[in-house]
Amino acid sequence: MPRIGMEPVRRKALIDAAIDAIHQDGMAHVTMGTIARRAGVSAGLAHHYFGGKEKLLLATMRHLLSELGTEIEQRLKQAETPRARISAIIEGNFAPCQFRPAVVSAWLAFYAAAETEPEARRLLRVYRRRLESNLVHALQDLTESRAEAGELAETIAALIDGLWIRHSLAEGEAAPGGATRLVENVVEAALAPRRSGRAKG
Amino acid sequence: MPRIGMEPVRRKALIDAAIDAIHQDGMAHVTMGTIARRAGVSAGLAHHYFGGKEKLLLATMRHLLSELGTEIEQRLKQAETPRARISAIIEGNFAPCQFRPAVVSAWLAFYAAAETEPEARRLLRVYRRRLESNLVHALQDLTESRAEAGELAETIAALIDGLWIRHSLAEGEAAPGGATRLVENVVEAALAPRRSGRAKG
DNA sequence: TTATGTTGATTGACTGTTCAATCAAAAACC
DNA sequence: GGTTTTTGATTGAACAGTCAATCAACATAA
Repeated sequence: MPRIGMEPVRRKALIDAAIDAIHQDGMAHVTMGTIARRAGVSAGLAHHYFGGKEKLLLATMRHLLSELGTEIEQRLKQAETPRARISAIIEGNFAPCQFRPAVVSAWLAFYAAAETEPEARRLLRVYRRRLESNLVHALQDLTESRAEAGELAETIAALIDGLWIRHSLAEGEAAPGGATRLVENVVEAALAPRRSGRAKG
Repeated sequence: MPRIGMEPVRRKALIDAAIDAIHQDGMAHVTMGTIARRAGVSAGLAHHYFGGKEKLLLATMRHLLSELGTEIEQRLKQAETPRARISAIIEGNFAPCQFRPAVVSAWLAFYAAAETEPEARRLLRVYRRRLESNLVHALQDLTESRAEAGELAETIAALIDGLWIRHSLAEGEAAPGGATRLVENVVEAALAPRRSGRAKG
């Protein structure tokens, strides 16, 4: 069984398993054993590759952050106007692969964990700062003052976070499209006074 | 020392201790022992009054929900117009006693726990449904369609949740007033097309 | 042989929970 | 008023279970 070059394969399998395990058992009850079994390996191997439970969980978090970052960057590359950049960021945050129940659960768990785990807190802050920086930059050409851009950016960021949370509690399947539209509406309304008043899609 | 009539005193002390313990150690690491010690009693007593760890945590959650409900209802009673009712709900959600760091931590932890604990999930849904019902009802006189009222209510609710989360990660002390203003701005902008355009405070 | 991949057993610490015993106030009785 | 009984409050120790982490050992490929 032991073929060589297994390390990246196992790492990915363990991270994916961690996401699912957090979703199913909750961060408080998740164990190395269940994660490892779900990945089809022994608990010892998980320690071998990640060096401990906390490290594995942080690696999982980094994986999620990196995936989300990629999702946003891809859309940003294709956006040509500041307004399109805003939409790219919004849409990227609600990308279907990020909106999966297990992923949403994991995000929520990491937000909660960040309250007490310094490294998790740091990671989340870095991500948040970059998101806001992107938003403010794009908004600078669309608003009149830097303060206004900052406030709108904060509003958009909070709205995105809030819609994520609500999605996690939703009974039925709420489509990502619905969330996107709500945020776009807020952006349009906030920008309306300064524009010729184009109708929304 | 054993005076009688201690039960309500101990219950409250244990619930308060639970909130602080969750804030300091995180839901994943909190134990009956630390909660009890913080409340100045033995772990056995916590079991005696609450019947177990999960029950104590659920009681803590109910306490938080009830406190928030009171905060909102008080403000709703003094509101005379639909528009004022909206503001009452927003302000109630950001009431200072709810915006304390330990309370925000606990809320976040319960949101995460609700992902796997059915009773916590149920409680959160009840609370959320009532919040939205309040919002939709007040918005009915301010919007043109029931659908629009529903969407705006969802937006406001999500924004409130999101600002809470961001507050929990905030480095500096973000004032509740700032959060209130951001939500009010969104409400005003959404309602603007239908109004004579009164300036915001 | 050497390096990598992998497991299973083991351990030491910690946790939720139970329970018998203790102690003090209150109530009932004389 | 004093004595006895009852009841609520409270603890400390003990139990049973779980988990993260370690480690020695084994298998395979180069």
